[in-house]
Amino acid sequence: MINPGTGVPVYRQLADLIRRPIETGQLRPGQRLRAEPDYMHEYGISRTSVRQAIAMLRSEGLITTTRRGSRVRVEQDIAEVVIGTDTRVTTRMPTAEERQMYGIAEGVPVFVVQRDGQDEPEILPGDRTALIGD
Amino acid sequence: MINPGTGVPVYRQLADLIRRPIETGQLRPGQRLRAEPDYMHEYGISRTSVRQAIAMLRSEGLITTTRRGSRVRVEQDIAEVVIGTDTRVTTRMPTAEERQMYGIAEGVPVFVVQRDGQDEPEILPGDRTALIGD
DNA sequence: ACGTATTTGTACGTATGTATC
DNA sequence: AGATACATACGTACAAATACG
Repeated sequence: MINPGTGVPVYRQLADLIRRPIETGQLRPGQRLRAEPDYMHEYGISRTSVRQAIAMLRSEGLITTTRRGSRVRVEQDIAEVVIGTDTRVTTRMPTAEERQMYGIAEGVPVFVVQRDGQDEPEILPGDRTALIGD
Repeated sequence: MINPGTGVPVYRQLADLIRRPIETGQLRPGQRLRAEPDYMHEYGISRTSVRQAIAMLRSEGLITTTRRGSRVRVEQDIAEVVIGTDTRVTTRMPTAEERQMYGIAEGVPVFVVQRDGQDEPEILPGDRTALIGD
């Protein structure tokens, strides 16, 4: 299943193996991935490589990880926000503090909404927001 | 400078130490961070911790890393895109293929622009795009 | 043109801590 | 209490890209 000599790093091969059932819907949102030792033993690879693969998927926003394991990220309810001509929106990754403050998972960006005449931009979680023009 | 027993992980303490001169402007966009061994020796910590700190800053979009070292991410020219009522915009992290295709750095999200009546959404790099309402 | 030094990337191993069930 | 699972952190070794003399 995983071949060390192919030029493709082991951790990437594993990431692709985990990605497949998620993208085909065999592993649905909310469902758990296998535990790190499972992947280690099944493919005969080190924990480092397993964790690197999982970290990659996490920073892509595909999964979330807690002390109880990793799960496919669940879709959130989306609030639609109307954007007028007086408004400029950019996107970026949140700081760790913003993640904490707004309850944002790793791998989820934020909208930065700057309205004319307001000093402070509004920060909107990227997994719970959609923008619509005015 | 770095204290192992404080409850704050070593790699986070280092990330904060690197973040400071960037946020205060002492280390400007395009300028190089020190090499991994420099941080190891200066703070007496392992390469694992140094790399974890740098990976964290990279996935926040604060720095970029090549084989020649890490640098503070440089601002790109920003194209403004007008969003009408017929358009819905979300944001997410790009896949590895999209990063490749559009030349997007790690830690940089994309806008997903879905216009009414069009099947395929448009993908716009988050570091080169701003949205304006109509 | 070539080798050398520098720097990051990949991958292994081990140990201990901590949250959760 | 005990088992499970992830988090942190140390170490080592070799590979690969890049820059430089």
